[in-house]
Amino acid sequence: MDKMVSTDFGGPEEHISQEVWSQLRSMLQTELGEKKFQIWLQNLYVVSASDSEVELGCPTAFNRDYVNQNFGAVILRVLREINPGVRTVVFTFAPRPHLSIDNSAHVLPREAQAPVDASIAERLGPGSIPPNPSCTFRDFVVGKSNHIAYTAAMKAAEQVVAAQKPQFTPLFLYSGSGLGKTHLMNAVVWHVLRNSASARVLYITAESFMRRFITAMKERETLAFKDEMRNVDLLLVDDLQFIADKNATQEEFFYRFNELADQGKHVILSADRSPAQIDGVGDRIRARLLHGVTLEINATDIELRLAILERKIERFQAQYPGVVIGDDVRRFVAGRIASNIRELEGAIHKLMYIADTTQQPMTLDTARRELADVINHNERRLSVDEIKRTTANFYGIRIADMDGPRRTRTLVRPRQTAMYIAKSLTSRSYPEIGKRFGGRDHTTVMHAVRQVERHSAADPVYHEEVQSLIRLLKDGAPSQGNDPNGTSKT
DNA sequence: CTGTTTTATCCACAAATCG
DNA sequence: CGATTTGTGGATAAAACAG
Repeated sequence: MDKMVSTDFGGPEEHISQEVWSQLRSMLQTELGEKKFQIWLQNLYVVSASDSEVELGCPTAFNRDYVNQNFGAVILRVLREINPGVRTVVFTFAPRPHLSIDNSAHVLPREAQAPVDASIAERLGPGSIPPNPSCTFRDFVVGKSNHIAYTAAMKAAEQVVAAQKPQFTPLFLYSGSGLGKTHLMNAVVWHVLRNSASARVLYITAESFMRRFITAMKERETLAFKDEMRNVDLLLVDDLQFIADKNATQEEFFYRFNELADQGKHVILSADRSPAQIDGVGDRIRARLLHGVTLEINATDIELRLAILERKIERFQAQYPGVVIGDDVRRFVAGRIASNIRELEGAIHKLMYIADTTQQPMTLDTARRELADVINHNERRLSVDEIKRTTANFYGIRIADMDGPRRTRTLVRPRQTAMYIAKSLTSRSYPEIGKRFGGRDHTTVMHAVRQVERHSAADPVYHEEVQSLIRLLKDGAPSQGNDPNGTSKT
């Protein structure tokens, strides 16, 4: 277990650092995924390593900062798994000799961001998500799709700071994934923590709420758990849709929620759907949610995306001048990556990084090549309803017959096919699918799945039918959001 | 059309998995 | 631990089929 590092000689230390590094690399690779690893961590190397401190070299200044900010914590954690003695990990910018990056003007060390100073951390409730320092109101790019939500969040934050009661509780924000609700939640947390000396904040995901609740129950510590909830001035819960269908957790959550709301505390919730659309939520609870304000963050339009890119690039250039991302490239990125801001940022980061390492202006060709995988990977979230509709259409039957009781071949075949597709393309369970097909039994769905498997194994024609149906669904009649063309052209 | 076979469906219940 | 999901075997009645 312990590789003792005698610092008497350079020899053994050198050896050990290499060993540690290769171990670290493979662990990081699995932890972060191949892609991220290749982009950001591929070219790191060990500068020095002692028992308590590891120094990693990065090929560019930007690379150093990015890795420090985004992966620092993970890397430290992994290092500790290897050698628990490690206290700190340092990233340095040590250009390879042959790569002359000569903007020697100033490679500013840009204040290695303070890891949340103590007084602030104290007022974060236990189990809170540490707020991401780069998600503040100032960093939020406001456009017409999100300015209402932005204003509301801002207002709520200010009210908490001023210790005013909310006009409406809860504030419910919803939008598809990656459109900025988490950013807004973060911004509220920051704003409150920084501008108020006393306000206590609890910021958690619905998932972790549930997890904690369950373990508390298991260990009979529900009292402590409840106390944690009681003493906050502002409660933020992210991804509320996770506790749909989880009855016990739901009850507990809304009990806490009501308690806070009755005391005039602020509660901000987020989900990927509106309360009305989240199924598996009790009516009583839904009514309570709708009692507050419900705001949607709409899909981004291209101007907003351009503005976001603009800002990212500007900030980047302030620090690493010489990186050029042309207008054509910006429009390309903004046009192609429409669904998700996180992806948009990831893409531009990648391009900037490449531009920085090569010290060449980014060309449209390079951009297209480098982003190919991101662009093709247009995951579409399918609903059972959509599957039913499309399948019914495909076979020329009525959608009502999907739910109806009739069992004629011409109806049963499409119905079973739809069930099968629903099972394989969504994460719904058998009972859930059955419910959505006119309240059928879950074993009926299982039977349907087996039938389809059997049939498509025996009959290539049918097999092809199913496959093309799946393709049709995946590419999708765009009911919401994806215009892969983005800019012009028809 | 009638008698038979096939099978889509539901039910009761058990085992496995999840949060 | 309790809830939910995945399975099993069996019963029934609606379709499909054979004559």
